[in-house]
Amino acid sequence: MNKDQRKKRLVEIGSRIRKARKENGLNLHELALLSGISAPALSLIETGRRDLRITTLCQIATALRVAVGDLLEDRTKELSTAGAGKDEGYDLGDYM
Amino acid sequence: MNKDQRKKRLVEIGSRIRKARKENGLNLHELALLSGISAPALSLIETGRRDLRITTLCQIATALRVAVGDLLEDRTKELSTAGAGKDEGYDLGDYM
DNA sequence: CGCTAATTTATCGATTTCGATAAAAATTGT
DNA sequence: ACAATTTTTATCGAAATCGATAAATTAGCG
Repeated sequence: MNKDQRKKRLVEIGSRIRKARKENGLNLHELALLSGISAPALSLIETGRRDLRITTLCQIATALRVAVGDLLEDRTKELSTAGAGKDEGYDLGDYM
Repeated sequence: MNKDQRKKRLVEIGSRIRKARKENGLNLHELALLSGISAPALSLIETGRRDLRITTLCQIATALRVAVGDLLEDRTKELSTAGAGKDEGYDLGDYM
């Protein structure tokens, strides 16, 4: 989980939020009222330039009437992907 | 999405993290090394007293090899619950 | 009970989120 | 082209996250 991957995640989450908002026919101002998150903050979030807190994400999800998980990751496929190689054990090597 | 509900969510998320950590036989120090989140911060998170950022949650999920969504909500049941009453329209009444 | 590991709590400082507000830029419709 | 709406950007201040560190508390075990 490096910096680039995190940024990418934020961008993805942001576009999912924007998509859901559009589908509900809301503008930023309206979503701001419904969620309690200001429009400028929402703008930063939707464009993936803010690392929002999870309760903020929950507020947005609630306002948009979607599950939080739906904003976090693509759920068109499977249920619980988990990571690859669940059975390989941890390597704390360099730290011990 | 009021304050109490948010707090409750943080507690739930925290216990899911702790559960996953225990299942992997890791202590806070080890998870700290793997995730890059300090042990004191992890302690606050697991006890639901810190409103962590989503990238932090992602780091933890990656380190624990679980999907982020698995830490956010109960996924033993269905795929994408969304909210109840997806068809009722929004009431911006008092704001307009 | 003692000993050790694990967790919690407390400070501190740097960085970041977030609301509020206003202004600028982009989008949309007429 | 013009006006209105929507989105973006910037600035400010308050509050919160987070790492680092150290101390205190708790757990577990012989």
